[in-house]
Amino acid sequence: MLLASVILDIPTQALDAPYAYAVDDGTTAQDVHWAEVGCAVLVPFGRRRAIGFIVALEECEPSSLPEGVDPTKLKTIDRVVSKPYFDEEGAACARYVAERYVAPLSACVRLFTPPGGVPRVVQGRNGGWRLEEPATAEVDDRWAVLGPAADSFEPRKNAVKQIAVLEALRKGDLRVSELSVEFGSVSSTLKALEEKGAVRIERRRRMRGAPGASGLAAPASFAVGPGAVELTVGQRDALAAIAAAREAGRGDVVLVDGVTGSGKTEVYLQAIAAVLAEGRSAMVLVPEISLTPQTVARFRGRFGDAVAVMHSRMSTGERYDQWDFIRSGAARVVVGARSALFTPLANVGLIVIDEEHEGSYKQDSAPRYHARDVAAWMMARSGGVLVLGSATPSVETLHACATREGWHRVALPERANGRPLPQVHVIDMAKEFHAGSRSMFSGALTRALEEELVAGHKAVLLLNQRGFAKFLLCRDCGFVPQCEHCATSLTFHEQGNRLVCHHCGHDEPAPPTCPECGSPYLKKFGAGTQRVEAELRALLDGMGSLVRARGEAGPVPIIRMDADTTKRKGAHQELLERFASEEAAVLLGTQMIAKGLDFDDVTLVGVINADTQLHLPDYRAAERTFALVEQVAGRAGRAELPGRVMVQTYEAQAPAIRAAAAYDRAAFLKEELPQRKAFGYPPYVRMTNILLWGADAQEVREEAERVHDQLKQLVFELAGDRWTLFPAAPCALSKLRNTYRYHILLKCPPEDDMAGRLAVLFRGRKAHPSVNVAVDVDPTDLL
DNA sequence: AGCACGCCGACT
DNA sequence: GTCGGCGTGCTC
Repeated sequence: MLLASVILDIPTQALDAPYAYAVDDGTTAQDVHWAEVGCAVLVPFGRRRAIGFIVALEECEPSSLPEGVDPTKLKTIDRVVSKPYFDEEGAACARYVAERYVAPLSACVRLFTPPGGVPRVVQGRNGGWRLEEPATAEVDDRWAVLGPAADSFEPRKNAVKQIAVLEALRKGDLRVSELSVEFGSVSSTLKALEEKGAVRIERRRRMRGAPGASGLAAPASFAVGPGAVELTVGQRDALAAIAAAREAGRGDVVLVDGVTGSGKTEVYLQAIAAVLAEGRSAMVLVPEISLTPQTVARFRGRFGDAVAVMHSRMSTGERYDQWDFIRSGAARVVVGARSALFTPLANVGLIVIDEEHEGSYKQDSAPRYHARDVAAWMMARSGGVLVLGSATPSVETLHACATREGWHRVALPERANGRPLPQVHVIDMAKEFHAGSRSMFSGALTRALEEELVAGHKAVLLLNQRGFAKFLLCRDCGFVPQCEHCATSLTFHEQGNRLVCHHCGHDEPAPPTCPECGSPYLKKFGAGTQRVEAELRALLDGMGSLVRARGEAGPVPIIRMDADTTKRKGAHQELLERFASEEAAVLLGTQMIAKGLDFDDVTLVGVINADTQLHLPDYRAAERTFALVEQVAGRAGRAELPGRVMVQTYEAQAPAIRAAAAYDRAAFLKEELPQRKAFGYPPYVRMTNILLWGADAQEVREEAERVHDQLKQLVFELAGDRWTLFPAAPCALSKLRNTYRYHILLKCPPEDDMAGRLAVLFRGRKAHPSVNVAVDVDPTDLL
């Protein structure tokens, strides 16, 4: 008999194990597919029905069922309700993610399900139930096509619409909707033509947001033509390393460690072309924010309609169509965010992770996986290649390249255009302050702005917002308005004079006087982009030489890019296009402008405040600062004009900043690594953070202490004093959206398997009714 | 998650 | 004497 291992689509710890079901031979008329691994199935469960996913199929004798399966209780799958969402490899991947990250198996299986969801069982009041299909599905267009009698049919002379429609269709098939736009209401016309056999109406699948509209067809061959692009030595080395890794077929990792502008994308494109030529397919992961139309265009330009795109800003319908397109086998390259890893792309021989150091590759809800690790596992399984690209690789990846077998690093030290990297000037803001300057723009930055703008060049100014948002502070009593739902101070917004919580969105009018002591001296601290924009405006308008140079053209435009101005769909793109079209202009923005913008005429990049918030429990603060400065520096002087970079900081002596200014990663690591080692941080230890949260502060604390005690016991038994367990403590963000948060940190040597051991405790443990527990393996932040 | 089984207080 | 509270246990 055929036995199916089914993971129920019920997200409960108690049910998070496979259940065995018999599979009937022969499918019923209602089944949409035969039973296969990856299919959603309707199964009897207790006295109700449930949806589950087949993760394994096995032929076995009824007399020798696998252990744990009681033959008297074995039931049969009712119906197969979907096509397969994943294959055996996908099922294995789900198991890997569940184990590696101590995550629920059902949540891991669900990573593979299509956008828009899966069928659900809806319980009726009278004990009945029905199956509900997801709302997102394929959509059809109605097309008008010339029929068999098109040539013989003679419309009457006065049937102008019929004549016009037939005329239009002779040039090619058209959607009924297109005809309606052109000729107004055409339904009766088409009906008449259809009756005469002159026109046929067909339904054809529509691809929402389809690339087909771009007019880019897939090239006949993916091979790179001779002399297409002159490669640098570094690019050739990188391609050679990738080719060697591909031939080795062991799932090797190649880190393409290339300065900004060194042509990493061209390396990816050629590496992909080689994999496609072998008949395999490729995935490209990109951080969500850099998944811009330009990025996609680059890949579509090379691989045409064989490219599928997946990211969160697409509508569910668009993503569903892309997913289905991938499943169909027609897509050969998938470009997308983290979650694209789990799309049904067959025979993947290469995964590229661009901007490998980006934090967004770690998922911040269950399963809390890191795309880099999952991709490495996938390539190790299939004998493909994982390519990691970055100008500022993460410390972990650099460490892995230095210590792990099969991890290779290739340096691309030069820009593809041979231009030198811009010089970086560090400006000590503390000195400026002591010299009497109260402006947020130093003298040096002001002079540089004036020179470049007068010359008709562009500038990019970055406001490092991490912990630098504007807030209110009472000068009399020191009161800072806090969010009533979160343990954070509220951010002051000039627009509408309001206080806003950036965690939960809570919004209230800013009080005119201190709500605590009534003092009128409520001061605004910090600088939001709005305030910087206002100061910058005043600064530029006060520059005599600039005003004279501009003459008729008027003031230099300032384009502000932050969460506020990019909220609208497509706003991001519009702002960048405006910046590009201006002669001289300043682009002012937050982190989002630090990467991916390539403008030839940007000659000055300024960082208003490079400092990171050091009191946050963030062992990566220095690494982030280093990366930020290096990334932003790469934005200047990309073409003919030389660029310069001005970094303003109150920590001018900080090693991360000094090293970044000198483009000296070795110096940074020489400082950073011993610190990590001494204080016990990755890559020298592995960490797991256990998070607990709930509505009642005391309950959360008590449960956290209980879990801590259990862990203490377990850790002692498993590892003696090899592992370090920290006491349960309130999170840095101790209250968020009205929930109270505690955490317990656990560290172990990098070679130990912590996840496997912890699973024993957390899977066996019965859930607390009102306190949630999450295990975060290899956390990227400890807030 | 849902739903039954099971053992103690206020009602037709 | 029953109806019903939600504590514990099970679902292939």
